[in-house]
Amino acid sequence: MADSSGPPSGENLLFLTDDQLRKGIEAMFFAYRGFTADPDRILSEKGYGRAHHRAVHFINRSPGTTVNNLLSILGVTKQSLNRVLRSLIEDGLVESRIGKQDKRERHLFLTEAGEALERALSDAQRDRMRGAFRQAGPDAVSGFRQVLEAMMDAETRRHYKRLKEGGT
Amino acid sequence: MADSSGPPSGENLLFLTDDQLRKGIEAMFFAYRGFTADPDRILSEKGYGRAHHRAVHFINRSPGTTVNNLLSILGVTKQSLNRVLRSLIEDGLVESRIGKQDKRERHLFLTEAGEALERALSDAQRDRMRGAFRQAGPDAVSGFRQVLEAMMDAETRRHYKRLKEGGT
DNA sequence: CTTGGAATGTCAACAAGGCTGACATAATAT
DNA sequence: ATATTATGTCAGCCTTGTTGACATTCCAAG
Repeated sequence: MADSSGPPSGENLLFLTDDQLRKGIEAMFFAYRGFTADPDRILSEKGYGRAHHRAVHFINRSPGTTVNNLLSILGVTKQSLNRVLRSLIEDGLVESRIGKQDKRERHLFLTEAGEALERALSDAQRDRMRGAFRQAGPDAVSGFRQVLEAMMDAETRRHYKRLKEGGT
Repeated sequence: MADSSGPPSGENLLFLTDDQLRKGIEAMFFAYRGFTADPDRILSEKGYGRAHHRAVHFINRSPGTTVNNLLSILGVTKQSLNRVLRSLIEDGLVESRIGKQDKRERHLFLTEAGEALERALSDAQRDRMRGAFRQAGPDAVSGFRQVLEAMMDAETRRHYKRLKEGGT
């Protein structure tokens, strides 16, 4: 159970004690609350929720993405996603275009209003992230990303890395 | 909007570009899913949810804590928490003892069954965290924690630090 | 001793956002 | 021709959050 079973075998493995792990767990819990707090405020003003934020974020990230693709990134059922997409389309934030090659597919795009909402949400979230990054410094940020990446499911990590290539 | 407005003023501030921030945002989203995946599986087998996990975690962390204290840590309404606590008490996982000094207060403790569930949940979650920590290494873990701490709300960070002191 | 307020519990109602299952439609693939 | 895929939709259920109202118990101040 604990890591107190064996000797540290040469390396310093104190960062793997149950206590260190518990701190990491609590840090994740508390930090995620901060991470979502600012967008949540904006969203609730407009009658949306976190699910709308996610949809808008990934449509903005990959304009023209299909519903199926979005489903596999978000990891929810099509019924859940559809409820969210329907309201976004009705409110004129998202446009759904029938595919040219495969007419079964719908390609999703943000309208100008959708882009405005996305910008408001990501500005708020980036401000928080920027403050944390600046405070912690570049080396800490690198470690932060390394740990988070290692915490993902293998399949999720594929999505993350595919998206990551877009930048840099 | 972007950090491309001014020169990096001597330091290397490339880690604060919008693109780096976006990657951090997506890493948080994807990693949090992995972070909760293992406990979620155990919980759903037993008919519980994430809210039960949180309650059990923090009662284990601070045995004898009051309902009010738990409320301020979890950041939910008493009605939400009460629903969760009631089911845990009914199922014999949590014991609620009337306070000795102040008999209005209820002090919460895990029963043996409650401790067993807590152990199952935290073992699963620690395994994931340990794997990520080991893969990333001690310096990365330090950075991970620095960034997460800086991302919390000020009030939340107080709770986090108070809890943190318990260990070390 | 009375009264105000704090801590807690509980009831009702509601909403978001997950889920499953079933079914419909259109278009592509075999 | 038939099977499969992509999508949408309806109905219903669950968890977990919310608000508002009200009861109880008890400490503490007047």
